[in-house]
Amino acid sequence: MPRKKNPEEKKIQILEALNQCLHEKPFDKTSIKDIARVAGVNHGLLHYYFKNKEDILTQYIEYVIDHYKSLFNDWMISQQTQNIGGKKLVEDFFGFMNTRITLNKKLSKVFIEIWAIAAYNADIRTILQQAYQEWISALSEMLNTATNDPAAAWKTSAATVAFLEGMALFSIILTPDTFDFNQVLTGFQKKIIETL
Amino acid sequence: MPRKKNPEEKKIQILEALNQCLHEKPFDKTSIKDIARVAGVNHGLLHYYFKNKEDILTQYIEYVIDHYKSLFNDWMISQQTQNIGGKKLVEDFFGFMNTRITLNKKLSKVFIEIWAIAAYNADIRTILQQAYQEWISALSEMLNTATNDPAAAWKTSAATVAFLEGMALFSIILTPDTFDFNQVLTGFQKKIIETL
Amino acid sequence: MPRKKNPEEKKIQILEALNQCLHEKPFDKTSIKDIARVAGVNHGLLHYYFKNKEDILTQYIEYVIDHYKSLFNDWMISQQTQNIGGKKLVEDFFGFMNTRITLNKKLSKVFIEIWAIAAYNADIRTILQQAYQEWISALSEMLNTATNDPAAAWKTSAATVAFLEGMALFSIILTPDTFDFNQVLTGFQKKIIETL
Amino acid sequence: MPRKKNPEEKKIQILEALNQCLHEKPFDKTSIKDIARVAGVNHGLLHYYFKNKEDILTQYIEYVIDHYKSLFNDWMISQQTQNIGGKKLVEDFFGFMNTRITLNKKLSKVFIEIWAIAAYNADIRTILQQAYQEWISALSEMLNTATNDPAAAWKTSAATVAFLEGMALFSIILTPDTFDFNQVLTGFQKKIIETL
DNA sequence: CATGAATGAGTTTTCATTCAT
DNA sequence: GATGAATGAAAACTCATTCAT
Repeated sequence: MPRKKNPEEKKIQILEALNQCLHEKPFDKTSIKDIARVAGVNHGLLHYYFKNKEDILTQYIEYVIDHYKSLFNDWMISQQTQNIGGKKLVEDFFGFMNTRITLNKKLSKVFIEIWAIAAYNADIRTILQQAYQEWISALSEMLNTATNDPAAAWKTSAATVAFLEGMALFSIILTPDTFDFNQVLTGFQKKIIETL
Repeated sequence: MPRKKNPEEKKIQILEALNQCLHEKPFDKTSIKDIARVAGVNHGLLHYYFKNKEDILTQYIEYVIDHYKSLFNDWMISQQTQNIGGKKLVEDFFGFMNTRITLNKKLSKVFIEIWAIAAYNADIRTILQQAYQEWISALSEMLNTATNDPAAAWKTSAATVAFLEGMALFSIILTPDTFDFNQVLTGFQKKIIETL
Repeated sequence: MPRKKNPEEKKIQILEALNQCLHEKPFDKTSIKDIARVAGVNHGLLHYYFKNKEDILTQYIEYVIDHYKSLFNDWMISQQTQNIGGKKLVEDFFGFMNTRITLNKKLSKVFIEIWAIAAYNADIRTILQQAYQEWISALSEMLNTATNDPAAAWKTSAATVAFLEGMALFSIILTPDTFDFNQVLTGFQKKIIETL
Repeated sequence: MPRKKNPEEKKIQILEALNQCLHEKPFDKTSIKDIARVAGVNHGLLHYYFKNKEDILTQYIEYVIDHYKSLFNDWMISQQTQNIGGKKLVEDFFGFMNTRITLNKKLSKVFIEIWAIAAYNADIRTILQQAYQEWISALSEMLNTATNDPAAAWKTSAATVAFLEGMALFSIILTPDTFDFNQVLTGFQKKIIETL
């Protein structure tokens, strides 16, 4: 039996606290003490586990991206065991994305914040770049099972991911009464599938 | 010749200085003194022309949006005099958007920052909402000259604007060597025009 | 016919504006622009008519004290023409003081502020000192018409003025529901007159 | 021996520093850094122990009033053990007040400042109100041991406290060479005792 | 005289970071 | 590991004062 918590667990506790905080305030307006309060730990400890405030942010972003990569991978594995391919696979993928990622408002809000940070911070940008490339590639492969045109599949995939991110943005910025996000999302995705 | 500058000119000088600053640092890391230094005026003057720092931001965002609305309107007027309609109009519009807006990197970077601010600030969000609604409506009307199906046109328009914003994001976050923005943009737009 | 207002009038207009301001905020929280706004003049003008902010204060205090000295002198003259003396004179004097000075809440509030300024400012203190000495002497002379004991009259006068100032303080600090200022004032004054 | 000072001690250290400062400058001209310098602590620490500058002031005023209430209570207890009553008790009380309170110039100066703050600040005023009511009531009870006329005792008490505050004011504003405070004080108090 | 833009010193406040216990 | 007092840099904001027009 472990006598003390795994130090990684405490770090995760802190990163989850930052996640909570980012639902309320942007990172720059979130103080170390805010995060510590939500995490239920002493603020001095954050400097024990992390080099400085920016280090918390970097590790948080890696943590968030890893989390959603896992989600994605788990879904992929479940699909592969079912041996689905072609248009049906893409369709299922869109369904998964819509509910778990694109229209997950808490996640989208945090991601808009991450975009803005990445726009000014090359390290964060690098992390994001890799994630988007992996995501586009994964979708591209799926599309390719239906088209057998890798170059076209990649372009469609890139455009689709751009569209999804635009919709994630709109789900936060625009109001549902003037914009039925779900209808626009699924309508467009249907067209994409048709053109395969 | 006017002996004293129009006070509006000085405000614009300050807002342009903020614009410069936002190419380097996010708004939260931009101090009043930073803006004053770039504007070449005393920092106290910023408090003479603006109520507080947030007021500078709000007026800046209104200024930026107005600026691009004007660009857009000027383009619209130039098109109307040419009496163009249908697919050709939409095609020209995409050309205009791509070069002047979506792939205008300085603009896109600033807009990502504005998105993040809007995500946490309802007043800013309201300003953005109206701008996006106008933009979507304008495109929708253009599409409708080709389709005569207002509901479908609106959905396509909304999806297209989402796609453009996603591409603007990618132009900042991703690197051109892994992602040929222009090709993805034009490729997708071609498909949209085909489906009209 | 004078072509322009007497400059003294404009100064008085400014001093009256400060008086208004002091009903709302202490002098230190009253800005030059506040005073200018209430006076209905440009704030730059205050530096034309007065050396600096403290000069406005000094001249204001002199103005207030002169104003109440005039009030007092006018009353004195009206009494002398009636050839009243002794206890009746003192009684009338108290009546005058109570209504015009001690229970004049706006005046008392301003005076508490002046006391605090004088406590830290020797110049202002000198002005106040002279005013209190004149006041005590004047009352002392009145009392002496009844007692013919100058030393005793002076002491009673000094104590009475102290009492009146204490009552002015209480009229501002305490609430009428727990303290009937008028009753305490007149009750005590009656005793003083009895002991003459 | 405690390894770390009681945090209350540090607060008192800061409040005492403010007390020192108020002997030199009014509260509004006393900066947080001034107080910190006198207290011998870092200025940031003042914001650790107090919410803001006004909070320091409020706690300071409560501290001063509590301090003098304690002085008063200690004196009361020492009197009760001696079982003194009637005129002798009142006489002793005046002696105590004169030396410890009314003619304590440092205290009086600070109190004039507090009056001025209270004149514009309802919270501070409430604190002062209670203190004066307690003071008047305590004196009233003492007077009543000699008179057995509660209503008259209360009025005399209120007037006497007003007189004492007026004398405290004069001890700061007027100069001893023109005004023998002690003589006026004791002379008047003697008359009060005679009328009991 | 009158205006109001411009200056810059000074103030409160926040907060990441350090470190003794 | 954990705590919370202490530090000091930097920020927004205020405002008396100056001065060109």
